Amino acid sequence: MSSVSETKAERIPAAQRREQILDAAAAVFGERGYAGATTDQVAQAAGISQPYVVRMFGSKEKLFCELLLRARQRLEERLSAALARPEVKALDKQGRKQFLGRAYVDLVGEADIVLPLAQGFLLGHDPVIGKYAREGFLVIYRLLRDEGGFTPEEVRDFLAGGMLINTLLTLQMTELYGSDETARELLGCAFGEKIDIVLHDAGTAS
Amino acid sequence: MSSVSETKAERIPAAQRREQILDAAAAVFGERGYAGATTDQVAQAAGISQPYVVRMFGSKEKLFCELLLRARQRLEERLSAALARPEVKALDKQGRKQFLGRAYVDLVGEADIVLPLAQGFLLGHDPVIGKYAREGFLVIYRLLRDEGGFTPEEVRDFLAGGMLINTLLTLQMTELYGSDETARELLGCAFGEKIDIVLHDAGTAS
DNA sequence: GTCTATAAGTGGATAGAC
DNA sequence: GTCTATCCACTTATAGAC
Repeated sequence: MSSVSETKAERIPAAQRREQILDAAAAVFGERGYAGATTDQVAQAAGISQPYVVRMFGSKEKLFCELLLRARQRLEERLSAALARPEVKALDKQGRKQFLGRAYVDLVGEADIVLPLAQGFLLGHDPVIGKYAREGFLVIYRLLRDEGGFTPEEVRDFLAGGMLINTLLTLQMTELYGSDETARELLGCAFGEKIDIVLHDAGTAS
Repeated sequence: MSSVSETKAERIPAAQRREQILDAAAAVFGERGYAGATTDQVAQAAGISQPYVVRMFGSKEKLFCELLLRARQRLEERLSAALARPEVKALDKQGRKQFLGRAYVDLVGEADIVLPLAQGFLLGHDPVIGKYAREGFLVIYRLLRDEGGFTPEEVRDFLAGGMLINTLLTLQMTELYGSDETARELLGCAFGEKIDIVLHDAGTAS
């Protein structure tokens, strides 16, 4: 394990550092949103200096776009891979839908893909990021419809469930799981048996 | 009608001014989010000076909380009133659900209630606003469950649909209705016959 | 590849006049 | 009830050293 107290970051290849920053950025932007997060917070989370973050990506906006792109790609891969699996292909529609739903919840637990996406969806007003986010959303819609063989209404319902999950996460409703009965009921029926995944903030290991 | 070019706002009662500011804030925060919006933008939208906005509400944060509270109350009233109507009570569950869905879309068209709420749901990390937003969400959940007589799963599905609508709005997906076939399909099946409501930004009349 | 120093700009909030 | 002036903190981005 790396020491926590080092004041200068070790010298590592740019490509690797890039990934580290993207991971850190996913966590920070995912929690605080684009406007609410600072490049300095990202830098601290990544263990480097703020100017280096900016230098690596050119600007805060470009960093966020990279993040959105990466998150979208991972989501695409995941859904695509799930739909391509033989056991899944063998299921009926209803079964495939449920399987996809669980795959989405899995994604939530593994890395900070979902949160940055959710934050991006709020930025429709931004000329650059908004365009990006809309396109990404539509890519996922088409993937589900075409590769999944679902009707528009079915895709809509699936997306709707995803948006509820996103909302509960960004709201940090999980904080109330232990103390509020209503929250527990809602979370339970939104996340199903996979509820445990979201119940503890998993510290991101490097 | 009031002249647009006046450089000083006319002297009006504080209570009335308050409402104006809240209306303006709903539009600005709804579009740009809490962190992304400035008190100066709110002030300009309301036709007054930036310090006056701050003075009236104490701080940006308090203004936003007021906004959230007001939005929540209006949503509550609306849903509650809809559920209390005799024609609605006479409907079966499925019918009530559909009616509520349309009532929600109506709300989108009438005033800026939905957008600020949606933006608030992204602020779970904020100690003050997050608490507020979570509570509001749960209030609506309970209202639907108890006054509507729905099961948790039914309420979940209703809320999910609402979150999809929120997302499409904050994404400004409606911008693509005219130019992108996929977007048209998605919007069509998310908003149903009420799609017209969201297709033109209605300028807020005073 | 990474940092320190810092410029330049923005935004929330306060003070006090009218 | 409303404004002008202004302070101060914060944030992004640049320059240049190591």
